[in-house]
Amino acid sequence: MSSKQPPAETGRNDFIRAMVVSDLESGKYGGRVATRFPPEPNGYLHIGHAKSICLNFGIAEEFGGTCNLRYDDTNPETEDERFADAMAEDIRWLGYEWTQKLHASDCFEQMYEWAEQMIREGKAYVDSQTLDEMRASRGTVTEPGRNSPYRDRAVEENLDLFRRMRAGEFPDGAHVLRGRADMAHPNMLMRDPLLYRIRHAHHYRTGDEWCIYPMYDYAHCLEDAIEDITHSLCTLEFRNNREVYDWVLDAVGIEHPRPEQTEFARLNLDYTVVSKRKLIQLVDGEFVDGWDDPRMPTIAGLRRRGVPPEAIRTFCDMIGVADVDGRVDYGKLEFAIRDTLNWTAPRRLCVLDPLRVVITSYPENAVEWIDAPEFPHDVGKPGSRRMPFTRELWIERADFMEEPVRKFRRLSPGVEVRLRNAYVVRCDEVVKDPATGEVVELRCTHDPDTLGANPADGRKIKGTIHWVSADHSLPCEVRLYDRLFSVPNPDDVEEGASFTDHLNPESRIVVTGARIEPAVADDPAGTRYQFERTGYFASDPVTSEPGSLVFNRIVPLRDSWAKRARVT
RNA sequence: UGGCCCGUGGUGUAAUUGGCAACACGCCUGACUCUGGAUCAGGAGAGUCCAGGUUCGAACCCUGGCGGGCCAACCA
Repeated sequence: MSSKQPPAETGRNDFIRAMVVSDLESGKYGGRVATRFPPEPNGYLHIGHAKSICLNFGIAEEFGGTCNLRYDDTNPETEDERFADAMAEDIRWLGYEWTQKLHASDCFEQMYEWAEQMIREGKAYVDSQTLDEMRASRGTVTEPGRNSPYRDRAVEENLDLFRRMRAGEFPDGAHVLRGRADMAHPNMLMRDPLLYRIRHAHHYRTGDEWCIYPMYDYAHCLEDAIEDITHSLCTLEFRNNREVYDWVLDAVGIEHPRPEQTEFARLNLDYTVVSKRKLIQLVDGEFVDGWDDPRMPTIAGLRRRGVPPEAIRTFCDMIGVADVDGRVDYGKLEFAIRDTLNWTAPRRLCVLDPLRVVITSYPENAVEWIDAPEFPHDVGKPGSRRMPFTRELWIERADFMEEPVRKFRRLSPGVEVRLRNAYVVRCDEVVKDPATGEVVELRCTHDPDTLGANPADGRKIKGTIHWVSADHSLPCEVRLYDRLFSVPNPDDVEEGASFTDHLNPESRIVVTGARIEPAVADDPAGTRYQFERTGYFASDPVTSEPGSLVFNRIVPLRDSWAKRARVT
């Protein structure tokens, strides 16, 4: 792809879209396509959710359908408005807009009425067993369960009890409402599924209006039905729930055509975790600096790191959708990021580990403002910034070797290199600290005819290095981020170990003495750049300020030199 | 051990539904280059988990194995 346009309409043809197409052709839903993204507002959205968002909103876009944002807020104990708001922000940032924003809690009354209807029709009953009794009578995967002693309560008694549950007459755990399905069903989830539990807890939206709350298996399908969803997409681990989904719909009398559940594989990404539980542990255990730590796989973390939303959507397109579990190369995300940034991020020069260079042939107080293009020729986008060239410069310490290794194309004694966007210089003298022997300064001469031109005598310059003016460059802090974990699958831990044992100790390296060219001073925080030869960076939206600049590394550049060095 | 689901290059997905296994990432060569980036050209890498069967023909259908995932929260 890259220079070409993304595959757009030719690309996406997964089994779900194929199903949508076939439903459209058969007229099953009268030409309607309605999806929804149904997060529980109990944490932050992550890259795995992004896959689901791209799928649901993407399908709606492609087929002229609708996609709702629906909060599955049926568990008051874990949910919070701040999570809900952050989720909405993340979805918008990804570039999607919902048709309607809805809440399961808006439907509590309707769900309650359906529950009473089920009771009246003998399809649900109030069970008064304790949690342990219920667990014991549910059986196991190989043995059938036993009917609850309360299973045959009279309708009137069930109704009375259920109403009193709602009225708050009972403490948590005293009773539950159960569907009368089949305690011997081979699918454990069908053994009289719990429909309602008592929970005297404050709900962030309904307050104390309710003290009974519907369970996922009861609420989710009904929410879908109320919203007139056509394709209810969820991840593979809900496969067994589908039977309950259909059972509940039947029980309350939802007629066809009605929402149908289809499962797809959740995203597993190398070198990170995407389970909410583990993400919470990382935050609470202060292994990271919060939900938006740039190392987190959360949308907020990726955003803070500087990853553009288009890159995440490109990534989701690349990985596709299937019903097979797997895990995706971290490199694929990096590719998607580089591929969008290469065409959008203006170039700057930044020296991470400065080594002083004095151009002895250049006048003492002269300043030359060089016009340097924002993008290289092959990107072909207009624009330029001005770079001050002076007698004293900083270059990258790693770009000099007193005794160069084979194929080293940078600076060494007697060798010429191109200073990016400026002159060709030659290293004449190496100044060392007499005490330590450390190289402290390079004394070079420049070829004054090589600004914007190759040497007139035709000699070839084999390397180009980056630099900044010693006087005009700005000090800055640069945070080099790497993968959060040092193993591809942190979920795979041996007995007694924790996934946090595999945290990469070098996932963040803070460089404090870096110097950057002045043409970033007035940019708003969050601006993305390519620091040439180094990587893609963005100023940190939280901590970077005009006087004290902070840059986050989004992703390094591909580096075939480093790769060669590693191999040989 | 019961039920449900899934096995295609290193990775992620395709294969017009029974017709020469394709695309992307990654990897390797080379060209080009004022980024060891980008771009361009080329290459290696699976015979589709295994064994049978049906068929002129099977990744696709059937049977049996093997391997993996999910399910016994008053979570979602």
